Formats: sequence, structure tokens, C-alpha cells
Amino acid sequence: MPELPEVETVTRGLAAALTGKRLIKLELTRPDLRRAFPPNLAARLQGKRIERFARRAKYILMHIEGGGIAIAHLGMSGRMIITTPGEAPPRGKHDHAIFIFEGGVELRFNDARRFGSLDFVEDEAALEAHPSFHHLGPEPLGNAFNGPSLAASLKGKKTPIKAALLDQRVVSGLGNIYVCEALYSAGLSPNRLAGTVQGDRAERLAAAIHDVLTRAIAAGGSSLRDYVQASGELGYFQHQWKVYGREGEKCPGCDCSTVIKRIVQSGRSTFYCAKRQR
DNA sequence: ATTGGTTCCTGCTGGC
DNA sequence: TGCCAGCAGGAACCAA
Repeated sequence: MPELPEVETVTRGLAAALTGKRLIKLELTRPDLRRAFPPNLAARLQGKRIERFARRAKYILMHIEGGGIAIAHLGMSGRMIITTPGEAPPRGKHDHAIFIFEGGVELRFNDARRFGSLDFVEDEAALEAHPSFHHLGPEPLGNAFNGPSLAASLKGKKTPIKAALLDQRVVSGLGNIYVCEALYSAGLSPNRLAGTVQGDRAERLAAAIHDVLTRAIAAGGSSLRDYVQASGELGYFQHQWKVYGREGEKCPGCDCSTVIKRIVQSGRSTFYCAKRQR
């Protein structure tokens, strides 16, 4: 389940392996993922170098020589795999887009559930205007995100804080796992009305979000050599969650025998400690 | 306007 | 052992 830290780690892996490489060919094995691929995608990429890789929220941006930005989203099950010429395994069933670079190196975008996307815009202005981007809230690791800014965007909201943090307009890049982890770290109940997270609570939550994400990115960087696994797959790494997926286990931060609870909020699992989180 | 519910998709898991 | 229902989830979309 790639969220911001995983996407950041994948992006760094792509940058380390492919920055400046010329793309010879883009093979698309189907016309779409979650949405249709733009009709000019292959034509706009072929023969061009990728000058730079960047991340915005959960999107991977590939800045193309001469302008143009390819936008990839990993969705739920998206993976980026780099193969070496001569050692490349057979194409996988779900390798939907294959970027073939000079020298024969391939980048394969594999996505079993096809919740991912691959899009293209001509320039930065078009990127900002893109439907997926113009609603995006601040980057949680950027300067525009802090206690007061978070409090301001939560003010008056009547949804549970859990749902508010999943809303990419409030803060971008969080998913179900890191929202659970950040709320645990901040000691805030997922059921608390978002509008009541003001002042010191907002300060604590903003700091917790920053901390949880920073640690996860560091874990990814330290566990993967150049962010690439031996298999060529980018960016996924072992990580220990404090509460996510730990229903019934003892809360790691409580002295007593409180156990982690699982509830369902707007159709999604939330894990939390009812004693520690208020 | 805000908010909640539904949909897309396939691999994995648990129950019988 | 094999089958199948149910679950997982990001974001677009719809409806109240």
C-alpha cells in the first residue's frame, strides 16, 4: 500500500537508476489503468531523456527533456521494477507499461489491481491545473504544513479526524496506514471530530505526521541499497507499525494490558489504542 | 457546501 | 484439497 514514504523511496530509486537516461520506447500492453492513458503518451516520451524525477503527494513525476511531465500513481498495488539487459525476467502478467531505455534497461510499471494511473502534461502550469493536482493540500514535509495551518484547514469540520486526514485536500500523501500511526503517535482518538483538533492538539498532530513520515522514509533508505532491491523492485521495505494491522495485540506504549482495537470508519479499518488516544 | 457511500480491480485469506 | 465469499484500499464520482 504505497503512501508518501513508499512513493518517496520509489522516486529516489528511479532517480538513482534512470536520471538522464534516454527513453527509446514506451510499450503499453493495454489502453488504460484506472483511467485511459493519454493518446500522445508514447509519442511524447520516446527518444527523450528523463531529466529529473520528483514526488508530489503520492504521485511520481518524470520531467522529460524539452518539457513535459509524465505522472505515475501506484494506487494500491503498483510496483516499479528495473530490469538489467541479459538478466531480465519474463514480462509479468501485470506489467502494463514498459519503459525501454538506451542500453536495454527497462522500467516496468506493474499493477495487479490497476488502481494506479499514468498520465502526461505538457508543462508545470498544466500540472498545477491537472484535476488530480489542483485540489491537493500541502506537502506534510514541506514548510507550508505545521500546527496552525493544519488547525486552520480542520476548523469547523464535522468529520472524524481519521477521515479528515485521508482527505488529500487537508494534507497530501497520507493513506490509511500512516493516518493510524500518526494519530497513535499524537495520542488523538480517530473518532474525535476534526474541528476540535486545534491549538496544542493540532501542533502535536502536525509534529506526529512529520515524524512518522520522516522515520518511514529513513527506514526505506537504510534498508535498501540505492533504494533498489535485488529483484529490481523499487521502494518497498519492511516496516514495523505500532498499531496498523495489530488488532488484539498489546498497545506498545501502554503499561497496562490495553489492546489495540480495530473499528471501521467510512468503510476502512482504523487501528488505535482507546486508552492512549483521546 | 460538505459529507458519506459506491465503484473500480485482483490477489490473498479464512471458512467449510 | 478445493472452492468461493469477503476483504484490502486511493481517488473519482454521485447523491443527499
